[in-house]
Amino acid sequence: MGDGGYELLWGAKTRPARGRPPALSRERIVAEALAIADAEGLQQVSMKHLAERLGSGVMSLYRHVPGKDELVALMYDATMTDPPRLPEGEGWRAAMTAWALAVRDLFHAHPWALALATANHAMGPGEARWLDTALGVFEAEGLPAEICLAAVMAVNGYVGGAVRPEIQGQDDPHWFRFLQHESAREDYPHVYRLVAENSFTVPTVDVFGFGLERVLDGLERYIEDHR
Amino acid sequence: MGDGGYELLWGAKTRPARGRPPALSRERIVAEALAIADAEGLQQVSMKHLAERLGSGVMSLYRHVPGKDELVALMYDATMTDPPRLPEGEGWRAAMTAWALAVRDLFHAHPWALALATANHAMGPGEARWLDTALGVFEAEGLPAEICLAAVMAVNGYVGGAVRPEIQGQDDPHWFRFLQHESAREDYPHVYRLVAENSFTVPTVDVFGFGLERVLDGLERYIEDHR
DNA sequence: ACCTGAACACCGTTCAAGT
DNA sequence: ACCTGAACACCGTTCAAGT
Repeated sequence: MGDGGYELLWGAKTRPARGRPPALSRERIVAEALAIADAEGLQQVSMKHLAERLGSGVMSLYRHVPGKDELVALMYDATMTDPPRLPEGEGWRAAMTAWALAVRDLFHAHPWALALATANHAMGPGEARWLDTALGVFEAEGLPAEICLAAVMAVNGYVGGAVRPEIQGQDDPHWFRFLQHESAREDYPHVYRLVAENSFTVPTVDVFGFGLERVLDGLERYIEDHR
Repeated sequence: MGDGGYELLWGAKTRPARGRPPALSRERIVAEALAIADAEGLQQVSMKHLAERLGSGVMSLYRHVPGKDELVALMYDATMTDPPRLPEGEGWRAAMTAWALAVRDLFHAHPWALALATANHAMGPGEARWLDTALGVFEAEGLPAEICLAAVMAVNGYVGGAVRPEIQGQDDPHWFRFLQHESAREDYPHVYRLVAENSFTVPTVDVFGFGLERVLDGLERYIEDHR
């Protein structure tokens, strides 16, 4: 996909409903692929497996989608079809908190999408709407556009990075297993202390929330200073 | 890899140098794979291609590495063999700024590693040392261990997320191409304004730095309040 | 015992044969 | 013209044949 799937993401969606609707459609293919990824992981989304689920031949898929890469791009954008609902009239901070949590929910619902978020891709209509929503929050504060973008990037960047350990922590007991090594105590003294205090295995702090509050605090200070 | 490559990452590294050193070694395999990934992308790292580069048979690789997944885990950790050098005696903020920029440099040098950072994996010795370095910065401020972890996660999370558009922006002119659409102005008014002001195509703000300063501001406020 | 080629079970996709 | 099976060029890995 030379254009990063751009044409496909933004092209005409549906043809006029004339005659019998075809058994296969791009919407149905993407929806089924998304269901497979959610349930079995992205790696299980093969053209063959997908075709079986849809009760069609493998090659029939290529009638509606140019290739695997473009399908994945469509899947990714499809996770963001519903724009987040933000509280209105409660200020930018409440709105951005809701936005950040919505992004987090998104990655929890579709863990496979997190790796894609870091991959090269054209922006689809879904992602564009999510971005636009967040930009609007800061623009309402009267900030210049480029500062709005930087602010959104700060929040979005934080969320994307902070969600990772949450997702993988669930089924990965090996994360800190290296501390059982003899040399661990001297090689990684600070990590060792962290675990020794048992504060990692039984976290008493909402790590995600703590970081988010710091990011928002930092933005708040900037906004107040530049009002 | 049932243990996420843990045993391999932390197992004995080298056997005693007796007799002629074998032509192939895990270190050499990982180093060559890393070179391929840096130059041609992670997708070009196939066992066959890698074997050709090393002048060996494909199956010979499996003498030193259990499989592809474990190889990738070793490659990822190999990007972090050199722990970052942080300024000492200039306070936590200077140190964490250096740490954050070092992480950013890492992903710029190995763009393929960014997607892996979001994937499930066991922590290797390299990543552990980087984490330990950052934890030490906050521990020196006398913060409880769990707060230190949350603070590092905030910075690391931000960097990981904010680096993404930097990396992909270079060779992706399609990112905002959707704005050429007729309906874009009303569908995405805030994004439209952003581009209309030309502030995106010719950014006058260091987006990465701006966000980082906000995150550090937020942490600074917390640290001062809890001193 | 050590090493490694041939064979296997996949993968996405091309292409031409079918209707 | 539309659809799709067989064939192709890959992929990682098993297994047994080689030394």
